[in-house]
Amino acid sequence: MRMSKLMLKTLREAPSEAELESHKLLLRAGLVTTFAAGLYAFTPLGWRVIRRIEQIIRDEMDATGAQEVRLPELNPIELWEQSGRAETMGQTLFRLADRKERGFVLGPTHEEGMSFLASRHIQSYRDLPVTLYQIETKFRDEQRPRGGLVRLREFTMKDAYSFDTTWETLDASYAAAYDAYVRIFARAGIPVVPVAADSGAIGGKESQEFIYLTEDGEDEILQCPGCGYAANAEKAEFTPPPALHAEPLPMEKVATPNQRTIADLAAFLGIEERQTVKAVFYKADGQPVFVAIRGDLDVNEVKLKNALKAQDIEVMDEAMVKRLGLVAGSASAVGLTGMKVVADPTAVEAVNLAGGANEDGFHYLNVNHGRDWKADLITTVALARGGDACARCGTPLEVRRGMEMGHVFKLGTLYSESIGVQYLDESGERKPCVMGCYGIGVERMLAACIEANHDEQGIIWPAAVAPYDAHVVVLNGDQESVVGALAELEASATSARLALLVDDRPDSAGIKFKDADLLGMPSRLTLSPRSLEKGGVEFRNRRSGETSIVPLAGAVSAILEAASAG
RNA sequence: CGGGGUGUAGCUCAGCCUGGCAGAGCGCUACGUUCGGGACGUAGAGGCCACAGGUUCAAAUCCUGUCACCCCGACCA
Repeated sequence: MRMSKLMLKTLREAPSEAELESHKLLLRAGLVTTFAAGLYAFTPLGWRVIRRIEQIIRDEMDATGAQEVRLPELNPIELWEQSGRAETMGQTLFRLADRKERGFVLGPTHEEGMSFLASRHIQSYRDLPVTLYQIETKFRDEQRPRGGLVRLREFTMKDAYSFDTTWETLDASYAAAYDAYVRIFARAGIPVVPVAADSGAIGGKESQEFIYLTEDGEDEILQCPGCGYAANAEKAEFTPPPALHAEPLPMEKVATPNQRTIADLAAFLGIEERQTVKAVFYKADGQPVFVAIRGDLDVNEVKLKNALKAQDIEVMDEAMVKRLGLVAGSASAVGLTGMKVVADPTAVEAVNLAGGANEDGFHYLNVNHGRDWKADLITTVALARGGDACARCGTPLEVRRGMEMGHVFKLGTLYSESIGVQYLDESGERKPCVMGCYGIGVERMLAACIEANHDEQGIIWPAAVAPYDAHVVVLNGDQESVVGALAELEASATSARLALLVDDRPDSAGIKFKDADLLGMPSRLTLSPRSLEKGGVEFRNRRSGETSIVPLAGAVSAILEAASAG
């Protein structure tokens, strides 16, 4: 490709809308054009990178035996009503109607669609297992798109779905997808760590996310430096600090003027925070829920939501608190009626805790579960934080942030039951398929790839995703010796199936070198009368900066060598 | 949806406080000189100062409202 013909405009300065390094470089290198928040166009150069990333994904999925298909992006809303997600996905779903007022959704993901497709083709256990995938646009009305390509409203997802007869064979399908993911991210030059995850709104059991660790990520990860355990904060298990042991004492009411927070209360009473019990009020699917947890801990809302089997959970609004007569700052489950009480085991096991007296300015001392109050549900809802002890080995957990690149999980029969993906087993019995689900965000991979591969000058593409294999800077391109050498170089590249980006513009050398650094092809070849005098082209490795003169005939092998080195 | 910030040329920004001709650098066009790390000269083109309303003799500037974009949070594969 000749740069004189390429529709590309690089920018010396990044537009002020960009904050993330990848976003700045995407705009400066002219790979994308902003349409609106979370909506981007790809330019010819940017689109080549997307296609290369997709091809890596396709290669590795195909290698596992997965089969590529194509679903409509416009889904009849009935499918979503069948699964219940027309309701539970809420406003994230883009909805529309046709001229006859039939309802549709723009697919935000395709469990329903893929299940429907499978249901039309799977009849017998002999048809299983099978894994289907597609690389297709998803639409989500996100509350806040962000970070350039990190969170989009319209984006490309590779979504794969496995259909098995049993949970045991699902393990193999899941493992195959997992292994493919490890290879995909490695090939694309994105370092990832697999972490245990919550399976979220889609439902399901075992689940892992592939996270690119970066301070700019939106996910919080807890990692154990001792045993390697890593989990999303919403899923992370830990061992809370032990409670103090004591013999139960009689409950006693004390005045605690203006002591509303746990920290205030503990300081006022001269005790540790773990000797108090904290009350938090939630609204779960509209119903009030009272959560009791030891004062030194916080509530993990995802764990709470799962424990309650709720679709939606939020902190109780003030109006509801007032209506129910709850005394914020002095609340406890002692004498509480009229709502469900959920207790973390820490609040149940500890004795002689200080807790609210349900009267402004008063607390009880020596509150004990079983004697003074009783939980309707005792379940772990404590949030893991940095420094908490790893549940497996006791080492303090470390907090990291990261970007979710991919997600694999064991779905089970949720969708095969609601959409009706069934097979006849050996004994002629009709059963739902056991499903797995595996997603990768393509644009987000591009963003992470740039985050992980750049310097102050610009992008440094891993060879496997670079839009062109090499960038040829032509200087004094009107001189005959250069014209001839360029033709030779292009011919040898073509026969070796290498794609060259040739800067044949009449600009100054400085501009061309700056653009070559910004655009980040792994190899740069400078072709000029001077280089020819020295015996060929000047070869420069973008990543290492190493420079050498190679003869024209050796240019292709130099490019290949640099590519194989990564 | 809550909190914070920003909207002036294609990009980065000044001007706004204290109302009075619409500005700079980069980029773009033409010509000339340069020609291995964002060169130089000359001449140009390019603006509904986000939008709407108000105050005023006069509004980019003051007031009110709306919208868009960015960041944090909530939420979300």
